[in-house]
Amino acid sequence: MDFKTKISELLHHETGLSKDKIINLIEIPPDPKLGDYAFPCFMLSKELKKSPQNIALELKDKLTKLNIDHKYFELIKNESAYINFYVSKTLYIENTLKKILKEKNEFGKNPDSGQTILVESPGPNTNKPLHLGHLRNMLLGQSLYNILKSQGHKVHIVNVVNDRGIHICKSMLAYIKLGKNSEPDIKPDHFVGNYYVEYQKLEDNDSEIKKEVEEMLIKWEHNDPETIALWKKMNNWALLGFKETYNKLDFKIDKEYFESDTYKHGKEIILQGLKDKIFSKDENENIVFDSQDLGKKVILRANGTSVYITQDIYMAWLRHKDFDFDAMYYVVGNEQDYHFKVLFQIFEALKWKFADKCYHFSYGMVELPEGKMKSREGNVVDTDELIENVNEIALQELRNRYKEINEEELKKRSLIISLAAIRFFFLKYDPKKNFVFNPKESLSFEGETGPYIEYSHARINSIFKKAEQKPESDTSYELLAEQFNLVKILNQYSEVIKQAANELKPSIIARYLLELSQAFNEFYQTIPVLNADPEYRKARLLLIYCVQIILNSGMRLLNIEPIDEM
RNA sequence: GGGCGCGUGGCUCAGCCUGGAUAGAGCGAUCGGCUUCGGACCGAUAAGUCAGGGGUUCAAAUCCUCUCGCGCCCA
Repeated sequence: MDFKTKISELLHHETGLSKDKIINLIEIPPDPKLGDYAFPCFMLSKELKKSPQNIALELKDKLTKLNIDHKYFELIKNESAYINFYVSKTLYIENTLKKILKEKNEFGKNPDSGQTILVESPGPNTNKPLHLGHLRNMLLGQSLYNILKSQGHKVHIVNVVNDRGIHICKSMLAYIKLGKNSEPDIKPDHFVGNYYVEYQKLEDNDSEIKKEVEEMLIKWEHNDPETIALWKKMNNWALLGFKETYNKLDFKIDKEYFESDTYKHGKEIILQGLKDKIFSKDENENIVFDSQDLGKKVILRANGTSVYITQDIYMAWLRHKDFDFDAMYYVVGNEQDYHFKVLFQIFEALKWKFADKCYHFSYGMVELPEGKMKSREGNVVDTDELIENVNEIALQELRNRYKEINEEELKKRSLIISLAAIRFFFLKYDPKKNFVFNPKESLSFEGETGPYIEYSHARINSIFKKAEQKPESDTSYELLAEQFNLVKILNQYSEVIKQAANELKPSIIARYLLELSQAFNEFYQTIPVLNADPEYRKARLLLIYCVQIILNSGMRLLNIEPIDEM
């Protein structure tokens, strides 16, 4: 039985409060001197018409007179309005470490829930390569995937490829004018993206070109063979390039939906909705959805052409048909908050049974120190470039440090370290908040970074390489009393995962990994493991082994590959 | 014009949903730590009107409200 439950039993008996309520109220004191758990008595004050301080004192006296089993608590005190519980350290340490050693990577995770969950990410446009916004999207999507999976759900990543429309035609037109049928001599999505930037320059010199783009879009919509052939060619280049980036990031998509396949659908749904009076027509004959709190929104133009939301409606329906999901999270930037509010209200108006199972996982924009990224103006930080730059810095760092290690091994390590740095940097922030990506500061390998976590992991690994001794659960747990705080942090891991899953915040795991690493490094600095007396050595090896298990497990939830040697 | 979000040491952030015991980190600054397991590390010091006003409460960074500043969306 765990300690909180034990406390709830004791207090339930004395106060009559329900055990669940007590467990909810129990807090962890800000200072370990105040015990390991504390129960605040403020809320009993009104009912008992006594000061919370007196209630705490009286309750504490009652509890200590009970002559309770000292197996669980070595001390119960009271400090102002709190009852403070001091757990039996040895028992706590033994319980925690044995559980981690037994469950290993499964510690804190849940068995099969029977739920199917979709995560939509990253939704690229085929006219330009993936930038930092997409990178944040993918890293969040991927981590969400891992976290939801750890809770026992069956998770699929689905993608929507925006492969048609006026912006796609722009890079096509520039290619016709400037590309002269050339084949990509660089990464193909960058090749396509360059023509998108070139188009903008053309337009700046001659605004007449807009008409040409519009004509091209009409040709595309009428299946003009030449236009379609070019479109296919360039889209394939873009998709090929994306695939390469996905692979670098180990980003696995289960199913892709193409806008070019879905954009004509959805009309039937809208027209049926019009008949059912769910939708109406505005003064210009557009079909609109009229929401009380969000205003009118056009969902099908008078000329019968669809707008963005038209196909979103269809695609949700299609995905539900494909996966029969229990939840779907759209990983999409917060600039589309309004769009999704309307979309979900439409699902409800249509009385679709999955209407309340769709969520917008809204994340903040990535900004540069000089302001917002604008792909039209070409001032974007590109995902591939970023990975390459960070990798180069990491490699240089490794070369300086380890002159005797061969280049091939260094390259292997630098890739892991640089990806850890990037992933951790993007995931340590609250997803919903905007953040500024400052290339200089963001590439740091010291302090609250991925490499810091990796370093802690590698240190433990290094000890075991020299130890020639395996961790065993048969050890003297009382010898770890000084490391009680570190064990407490280990024990928190299962609650941390749960919280991260409930709040959909990978950042909670990132913060936790920092806390654990800090506690471990502090221990490492002052307490010898290999050179300690045999009994201590044995106990401490078990302790750091458990730290490694948790570091490993947490890193994997963020898709960071644990490294054995830095 | 309407809606949504954000504002916490010099900088970057955590804490806010679910109010509670001295507001926590990292970077930067200053000082210190390798005869012991990896210094991408550890310790210490300085630095905060929690944007501002009002309210609710025994108690507010946290809840409500207004104002200001920044960002995004809709028209």
